[in-house]
Amino acid sequence: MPGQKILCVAEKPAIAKAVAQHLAGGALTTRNIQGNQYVKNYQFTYNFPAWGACEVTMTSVLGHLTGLDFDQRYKHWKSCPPSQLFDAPTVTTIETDKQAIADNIAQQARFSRILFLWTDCDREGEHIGAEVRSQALKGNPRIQVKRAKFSNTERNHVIQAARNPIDLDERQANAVSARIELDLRIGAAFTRLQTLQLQALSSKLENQILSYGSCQFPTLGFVVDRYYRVRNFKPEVFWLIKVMHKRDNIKVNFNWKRVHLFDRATVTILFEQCLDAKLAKVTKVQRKPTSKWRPLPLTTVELQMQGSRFLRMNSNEVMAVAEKLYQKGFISYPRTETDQFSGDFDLRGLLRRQLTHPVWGAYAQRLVGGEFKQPRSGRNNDQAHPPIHPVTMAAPTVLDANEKKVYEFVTRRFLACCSEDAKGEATDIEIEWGLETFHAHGLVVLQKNYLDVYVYDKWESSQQLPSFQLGETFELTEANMTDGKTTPPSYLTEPELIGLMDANGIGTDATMAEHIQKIKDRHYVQTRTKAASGRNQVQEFIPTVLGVALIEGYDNIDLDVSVSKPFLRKEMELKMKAICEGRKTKNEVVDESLTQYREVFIKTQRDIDALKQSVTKYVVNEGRA
DNA sequence: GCAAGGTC
Repeated sequence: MPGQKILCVAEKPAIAKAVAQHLAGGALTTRNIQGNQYVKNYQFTYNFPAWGACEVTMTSVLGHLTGLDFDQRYKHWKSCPPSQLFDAPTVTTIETDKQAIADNIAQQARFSRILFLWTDCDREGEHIGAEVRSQALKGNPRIQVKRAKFSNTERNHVIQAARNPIDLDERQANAVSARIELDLRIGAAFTRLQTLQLQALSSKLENQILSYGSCQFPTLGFVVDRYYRVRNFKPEVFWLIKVMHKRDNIKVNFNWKRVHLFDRATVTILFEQCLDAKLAKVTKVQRKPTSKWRPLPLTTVELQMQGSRFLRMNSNEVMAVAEKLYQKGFISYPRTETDQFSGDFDLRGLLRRQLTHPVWGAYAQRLVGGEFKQPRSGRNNDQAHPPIHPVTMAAPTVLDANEKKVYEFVTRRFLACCSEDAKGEATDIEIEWGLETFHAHGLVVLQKNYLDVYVYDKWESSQQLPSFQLGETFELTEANMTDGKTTPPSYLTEPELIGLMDANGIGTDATMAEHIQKIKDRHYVQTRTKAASGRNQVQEFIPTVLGVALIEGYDNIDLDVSVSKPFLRKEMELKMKAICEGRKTKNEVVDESLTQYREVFIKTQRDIDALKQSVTKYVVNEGRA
C-alpha cells in the first residue's frame, strides 16, 4: 500500500492533466475544486524512485498566484507625491480570483510530505513555483520541495522528469521578483506624474490615462521614430546606367553592379567610357542548383508577424484566436519561443491526423507516403514548450472564419516544416562593358515541394535567360544613362513593429500584442490599412499628436538615456541575467535600477515644462505633427 | 485610475 502523499503542482491545468494521465496510466480520479472551474485535482498512485510508492494529488495554478501592489496608504493617486512610489512599502497578495486556487494548494499540502513542482521551466515558471511553495508552506511548514525538469508533455519525457527531481532555482525566481518590483514602482511613478501633470492642460485629456511602462514606451518610440523618418525624408536624385541585350527574342536587362550613384558627372564619365568600348564581354556564366528553404518550426513571435501580414488580422486578434484553438484542443500551446522539434517528437503521428482534411489531406498523404523530411532546427529552445503545431484535425465546418484562418496557417506551416525545400536552378551572367560590370540573374523553379502547401511564400521562375558563352563579345541592344529618385520609407507595419520589439527584447512572446494594443488604447498611435500590396492587408502605425508630443517632450529633457528607446529595458534584461548567473543579488539590482530611474524621474519633474509645452503645442492647440 | 508577466 502506498505510504506517503505527494502534491504535484503545474503552472496550468493542461499540463497537470497531461502529466497526471501519463503517470497514472489510466487509473486516476478527477475532482473539481471549490471556487474555480478550470483547476482540477487528479489523484492516483505512482512509484517515484526517489520516494517510493506515493499517493499523488496532481493539480495546477493559473499562472502567477500573487501580485505586487503598494500598501493601502499609497494606493490613491493623490495619497503621496509620485516620487515616493520609488520607496513606498509594497505588499504581495493573492489575486482575488486566485484565492480558491491558493486555498486548494494549502489544503492539499497539509497531508503531503512532498511538494513536487511542475511549473514551466523558464524564469516566470521558477517564480510561480516559489509562489506555490510559500502557499504550500502555509498549510504544511515541514513540506519538502522539489521540481520537475521537463520541456514537453510527451510520455517518456514526463516519466524521465518524474524520476529525476531537481531543486527550484532561487536565482531565477529572484530575477523575476526584481522585474516585478521595478516595473511596478517605475511604471506607477511615471504614470501618475504624467497623468496628473498633463491632464490639467486640456479638457480633452480629462479622462485620458497617460501611462508609462518599460515596454509600452519603447513600443511607442519605434512608431514615432519611423514617423520622423517618413516626415523628414528628402528624396535624392541618382543616376545609373541601364543596359539591355536582345537574344533569341528575349530581352535581357543587366543590372549595374554599382546600382546607382548620386553624382551625375561621375556617371556621365563612366557611361562615356562604356560607349567607347563598344562591345561587351561575358565574364561569368554560372548555372547552379539553388533552393528555397522550408520555414522553421513556428514560434509565437513568428505567428504574430506572419499572422498580421497574411491573415488580415492584427497580432492581438491572432493571439486571441490561437488561444481559443488551444483551449479547444486543436493546436498546441500558442506561447513558445522554441523553433526546434525534439528528436523523439511524434511528427508522423501528427501528420496522419491531417490525412482526411478536405484541403490539405492529399498533401499530408504525400508526406506520410514517403516525402516526409525531418524539420529544420532553429536556435531557440525555451525548455518549456514545443513549436506551435496542430494537435488534431479540425474540419473547416467546426471553426469560425478567423479560427479557420489561424488553424490553416498553423497547419500549413507544420506541413511545410515536414517537407522538402523547394528546388530550382539559378543562372548568373556577368558582363563587362568598358570598365563597368553588369549582371543578370535567372531562376527556374524545378520542384515546388513545401511551396505547394505553404501558400504564403512566393518563389517563382523568372524569365528564361538565353544562353551566353564565357568570353564571347557582343553589342548591346540598348544602353542608357537614366536618373531616378530615392523613395521615402513607409510607416511601420505591424510585422515590422513586432520584429523590432523581438530584436530589442521589448515584451515577451505572450505580451507583445498586448503592448501594441495598449498604445492604441491610450491613443498614442493609430493604425490604418496600408495601400494594398497584393492580396495582403497589413496595418501600418502612425503616432497621434499625443504620442508624438510625449516622445518629443521627453527628448527635450536632458536625460542620459531616452525613455522611449529600448536601452533601459535591455539593461533590465541584462541585470536579470546577472541575478540568474549569481553575479548580482536581487536587492543590488533593484537598488541600482531605482537609483538610475529616480534620477530620470527627478529630471523629468524638474523639466516638466518641456513635456507640458510639447503636449500643449500638439494636443491643446491641435497643432499638426 | 498606474506596470509587465503568467493564464482562463
